[in-house]
Amino acid sequence: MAIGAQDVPEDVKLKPLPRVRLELVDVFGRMAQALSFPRSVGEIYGLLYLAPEPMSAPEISEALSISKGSVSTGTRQLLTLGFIRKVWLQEERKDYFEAVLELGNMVRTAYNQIFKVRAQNAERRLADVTDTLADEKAELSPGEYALIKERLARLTKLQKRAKQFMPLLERLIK
Amino acid sequence: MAIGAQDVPEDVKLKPLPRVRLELVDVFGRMAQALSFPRSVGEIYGLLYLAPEPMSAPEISEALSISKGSVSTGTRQLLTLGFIRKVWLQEERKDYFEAVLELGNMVRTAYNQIFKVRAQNAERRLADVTDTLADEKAELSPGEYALIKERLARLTKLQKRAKQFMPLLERLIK
DNA sequence: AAGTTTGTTCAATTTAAATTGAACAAACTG
DNA sequence: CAGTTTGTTCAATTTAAATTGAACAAACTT
Repeated sequence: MAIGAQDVPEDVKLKPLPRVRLELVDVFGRMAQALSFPRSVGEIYGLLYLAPEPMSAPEISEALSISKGSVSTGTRQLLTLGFIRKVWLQEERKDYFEAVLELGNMVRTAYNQIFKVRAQNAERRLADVTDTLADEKAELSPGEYALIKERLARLTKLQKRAKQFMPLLERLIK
Repeated sequence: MAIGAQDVPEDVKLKPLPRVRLELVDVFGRMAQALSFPRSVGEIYGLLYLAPEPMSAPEISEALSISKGSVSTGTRQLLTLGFIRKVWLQEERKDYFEAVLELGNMVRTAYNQIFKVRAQNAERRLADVTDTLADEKAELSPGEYALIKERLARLTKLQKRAKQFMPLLERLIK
């Protein structure tokens, strides 16, 4: 068993992080929050971004003082987004992680996984609302029907413009 | 005092909303959440977007079953973002609100207020981290110093590219 | 004047999301 | 084999954010 806190194996190095690294952890943590990701996910990425070597899950847990569980779910999210990758270190049983430095890839993947999906959802939902209007036509006064129809048409138009726009954006961020 | 629930004045009409309107309220509520705004803010906008006439705060409160306080803070946010405007109805003491339908404006304002500010913050913070690295140079091994410097330079470069990009984006969404 | 109604603010509460920590399976070690 | 260590999952807890509701001021009515 361990000397210090809980049950950290001895081979997890305790060398404290230089201040630069702590600061970048914080920067990415806040940035993640601003983009409505869990703070810990950003912190993990920030930690790995300035790591001289790939880090294992227990090391990450130690360095950021977050639980095994959070590291597990956090690294999973980052892996599926393409922000980090697994590295197979010779002879090692543990998983090691390193940051993907080509941020262009990251942005593209994140764009596809998040923005694009949301745009599609919005499109579908708007179509549903338009259907509902059709169903409900009889129950609405002609004036109200006309007004709602016009405004939904506006939204649909906007949504179509946004859609046309997307391929352009996609090319730009490539 | 009122008959029904709490203390809703009698002149707040109770005519229930058509289903289309309820659905759009929901659509905008969810959209707001996805953009990490309070759901209620989206709902208010969704309500006003299909309103045949401007609505007062008490009416909004009634229609969406949210408190006066939430309506007050929600409308304030929407006003400052330019998503809704106040309408002065003749002889009326109450404030009335209507949705700004020109969504182009909305997007532009939101972009300026949110995205741009965040980009500036990120820029400043990254500069701070770079300063810290300079301060800490003596305490780091030459190898680690070089590595961190190179990676921060990468981030700075990316950030500059993003910045160059912004005016283009700005013109596109106008 | 006293009584309404509107709208803001803020402390208290509720709600939703992130985080922990315990239970477990898998892969190894002595 | 029994004992570690790693990593996942999920129920319980913590934390952060949104929402409520009460207190208040301002503008009106009777």
